[in-house]
Parts: sequence; structure tokens; C-alpha cells
Amino acid sequence: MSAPSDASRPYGGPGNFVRELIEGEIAAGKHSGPVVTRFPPEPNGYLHLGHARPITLNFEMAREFGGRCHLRFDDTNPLSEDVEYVDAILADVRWLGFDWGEHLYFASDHFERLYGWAEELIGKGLAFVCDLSSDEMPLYQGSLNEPGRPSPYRDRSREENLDLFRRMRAGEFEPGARTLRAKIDMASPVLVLRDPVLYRIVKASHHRTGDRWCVYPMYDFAHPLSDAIEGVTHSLCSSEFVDHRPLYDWTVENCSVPSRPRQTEFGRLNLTYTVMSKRLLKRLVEEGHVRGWDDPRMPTLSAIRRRGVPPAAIRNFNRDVGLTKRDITIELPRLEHAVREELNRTAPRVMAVLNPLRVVIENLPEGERLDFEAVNNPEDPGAGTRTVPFSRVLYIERDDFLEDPPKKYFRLAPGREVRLRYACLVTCTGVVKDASGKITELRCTWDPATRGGNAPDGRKVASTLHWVSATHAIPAEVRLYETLFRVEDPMAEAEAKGIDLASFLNPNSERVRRECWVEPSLRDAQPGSAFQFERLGYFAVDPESKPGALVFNRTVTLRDEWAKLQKRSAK
RNA sequence: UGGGGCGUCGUCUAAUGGUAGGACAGCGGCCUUUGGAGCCGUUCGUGGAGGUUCGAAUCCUCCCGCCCCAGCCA
Repeated sequence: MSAPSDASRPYGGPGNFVRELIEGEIAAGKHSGPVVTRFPPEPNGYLHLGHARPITLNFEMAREFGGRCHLRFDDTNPLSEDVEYVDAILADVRWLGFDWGEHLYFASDHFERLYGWAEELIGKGLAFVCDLSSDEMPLYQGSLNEPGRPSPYRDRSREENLDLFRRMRAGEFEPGARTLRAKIDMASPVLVLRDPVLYRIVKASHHRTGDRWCVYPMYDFAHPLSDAIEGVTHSLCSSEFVDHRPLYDWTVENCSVPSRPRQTEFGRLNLTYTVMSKRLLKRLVEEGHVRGWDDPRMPTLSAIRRRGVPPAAIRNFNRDVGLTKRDITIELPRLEHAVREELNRTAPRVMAVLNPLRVVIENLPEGERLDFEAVNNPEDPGAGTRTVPFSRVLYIERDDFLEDPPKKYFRLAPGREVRLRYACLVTCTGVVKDASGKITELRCTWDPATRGGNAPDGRKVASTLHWVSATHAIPAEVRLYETLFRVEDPMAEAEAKGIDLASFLNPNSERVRRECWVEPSLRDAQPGSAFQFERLGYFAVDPESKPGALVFNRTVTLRDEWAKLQKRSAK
């Protein structure tokens, strides 16, 4: 149940109102037992970045107070749920670094007791069987401004209600024919209190209970009661459920439950340049805008895992962003910061050339190989060093040479001397072009006195370039990712302008480069492992990668001052 | 429009009647064998109007704005 987390980085800092609430309760002696929270997903889709907030919050609060956090599937709607999602959700929560221990539950485990409480409500005259069809019911519900009218079936006797409800369970009626409803107040200004449906008839096989049930409890009934059964003390949920709290309380107050949970709501988290609703994400998959739920451009947890985002970055992101009652939209760079921060600490450095330009070292004989020692991670001395081979023909990044360099361009140019990272200083002596004028090769000389990269005479160079040895490098495919959408808030723009969401997709969200070269130490890089390609960014080995056919995904770029300069001058 | 929730730098978030602080982003600089990392500096904010008070982001009144609710979804 304890998360691998840094306790010096508490969730939301001292201002987290949920922590203050719990501390206050404990100070007031309101808890005799442990603090118990829960994360309650419905297994009808994949978890995304928006879910990481309640996951982190629930597990972290339980940990901070020495309690426990349950993982409970709210599987009360067999029409939309599936084991496929159960398995994926389990894997995602585990990946995020949280452990529910023995406390894995399903609302469907509680169906029998829930049913018993429904009969209890009938016995108390607090629930009735309603014969209104799904078409008719809205006619009685009123509207935002007008009160509803009581169902004509509202005053049935307890005996008749009980008989009908038992026959509903026995499968005597067709789906939609009848419902069990709470008897509360059809005139309530709170819509959810207007005799809400508690049970409906569904004849579909449930992924866990099979065909045992013909009636299924609604969320508003199953959720508070499941919390009570499990001894949940703090039912933390997002703000759209604020209106449901009176019904939550009504339910636990009127059923003979073993404990008294309380619901507390916090604001939802959104991110710029993406969408975060299951419906929209599903559309992106189904319409082929992405290759699947784990396409690295998606905001799903499985996708960012594939992209190379470490789980600690997600936990820290949520801790740092904090928690209030308001819905928030975080700017994407804030997430990228958390990702870089974590990867900077942990990712081994390596050299890779994504857009190769051939360089011939004229004063180094063919067939000669020099070995240079490279630091694996300057942030982590314990990561050690490795050897990188150097020879007459190299590749450097095409962007790292300009025949006619502008001011503030520090990289290679005719006649200029730069350092090749970990290797030596080289000077550009010539440029070879093809018939169309495209540069095909650079001629350089190296200074053997600068082995390792420093000049004994103390002369400085303006920049350091990454490189690979052409004869030793390994070919690789590299997938470069940008935001899926071109605009900060695609949903809002689509609605405001009446344009389809798809028109805001970023055509450059994925660019595949197949002629990249990586240093030989990467030969056996395993899927999932993360590296910093020096000067370029962080890259993770894709699950599709194989020895001999390496595939890397760009997780996030490095901060790039030169790119920023260029962007600014382009405006 | 009935009910509910929420308004502090561009974006998040502290300050719980007593100097409006921090992070990310931005800008400027230092440093650098990654134009990375790190370090230093800096611009920018209490939705509005009244009121209470020696003193208001905080308390009161009114106004304005944004979000949620009319599934037999969760």
C-alpha cells in the first residue's frame, strides 16, 4: 500500500485541503480506526492522465495517515464493462507505483448485500417499483426550473413493491419495463434527489457475475454502500459529484450499513493540447487518428508509459500541482518539466544522430579506431562510464552545420573548430555537394593533441557536438512526437467554432525517422528503457523494438535555447 | 433560468485579520566537454463596487464571470 514516493514532497504541499480536513478530524477524535480511501474506476475504458490525480491522491493520503487505499471496480453496468479494462487498469495502477495489497474489490462482490438494503428501503417505505418506461420517466422529471411530478406508481404498497422487486430480480420482466426508485422528493431543486432510480433491469452477461443477476444497482446506490461495506472513511471524488452528496448521505443514512463514510470532492485536472474524456479518446482510436489506446500521443497511462514517461514523474507532477476544489487546466510544459526532472536524474546519456550528415576526418587513416571514455550520467557519478568508438568517417546532425552561420549560431561552419563530445576538437576544412547543391559530406581534420576534448593550449571552442562513428553505429528508427492537437483547448475551440475536433489534430504529431544512427552501446537496449540522446531529448525503447531493428520513441525534448531563439526571430 | 460549486501573476498554488510568497512558463545574466543540468536576477496577480476594521486576499452586502446537474452511465 505504500507508494515509492518521496515523503519530502507531500501531495499538494501544506495547503492540500483534504489533508487539513483529515488532520482536523483526527484532532477532534472522529476516527477510531484507520483512514481508508479508495480508487473506484469503472472498467469501461483505459485510465488517463486525469485519473492519475485521484489515484495519487487516494493512495498518498492513505499512506500519509498510516491507513490503506482500496482498489474497487465500480462494475455495475455490464453493458459497457469488460475484463479487458479490468486488466489494463490493474496494470496501470501498479505501474504508477501503488499497491492495494489485499484490498482489491468489485462492487459486484457486494451485489447480494446491496440487494438486501434495497429490500430494506422498500420495507421502510423509502423505495418503490416504478413501471414508467425510459420514455415516460422524463415526462415526470420536471426541468431545471420546474419541479417534477410523482410517478403514478409511487404509492404502491410495501407488499406489492417487494413482490415486484423480487420478480424483477427473478427475471420476470424485460429490460426497461420497471425500475426500483428511491422515494425522496420530486420537487427537490437538486435533480438527483427527484426519486432517483436505484435498480434497473439489465439482461446482459456480467464479466464477473455472469448471468446471476437481472437487476443492477445504479452508481448512486452502489457507491456509498460499497464504501460503507469496505469501511472507507474518505470517499474522495471529483467535483461533478458534489450534487450527488445529498443522495450519498441519504443512502448510508437509510440503510443499515456497518460504517459511515463521507464524500469529499476536489476539482478535476485538465491538460492543454489534449482531450481527456473516454468518449473522445475512444473516437480518436476508432477513427484511426492514432494507432491505438497506447499510441504514444495519447494521454492514457498505457500510452505515456510506452512513450517513456517514468511513473515517478506522474506522481511528482500531481504532488506539485496540488489540490483544491476548483477544476484546473495545467499547461503541458508543467508536465514536461516533471518528466525532464525525473529523467535527468535517472536516464543514461548516449549519442544518436537522427538526421545524419557524413563527416570525413581527413587526417585519420581508414581502418583506424580510437576509443574514448564517455560519462553515462553527469547527474549520477555512480552510473559510471562507457567506451565510444571513433573513426575516419562519422555522422553528425545535419542541423549542426551551416555554411553561412548567422550570429549566435555556435555550431560547425567552414573553417570553424568545435568539440566532438568526449572525443576531440575538429575543424571544418571543406564542404562537398551534389549536383543539386545539397551538402553530402563535410571534410574535417582533428587535433590529436585534444584527445578527450580539451586543448592543451587552453583554447576554447564555442560548442560541443554529438556524433557517431559510421562504421560502428547501429541503424535505428526514431519516432518524434509532438502534441496530438495544434491548439491548447481543442474541445473548447471545436465547440466555439462549430468545427470538428479532428480538424485541430497536429499533422506533425508523429514523425518517423528511419535513417538514424545510434552508438553501439545501444545494441541490446530493452523495450521500456529510457535514455537521453545527448543534446536531443529523452527517448525510450518501444515495445516493437528488436535487436537489429531498434525503435525509439521521443518522450520529451531537452530544453533548447537555440530552438527558442530561432522561433523568436521567425516571428 | 432552479440548485450547487468555484474565482489570488499567463498557468498552478501558498498566505486561515498583520510585508501577497513559491513553482512552471517568460525575460536577462552566470556557468558549462549536452545551447542539457545547475545557479543568480527579473516582469507579472487578490473578478468588481460598497461596507466593517488601526489594518481585508481573508469578515459582511450586492454585482460580475466560469464550471456542474434535467441517463434506467459512472
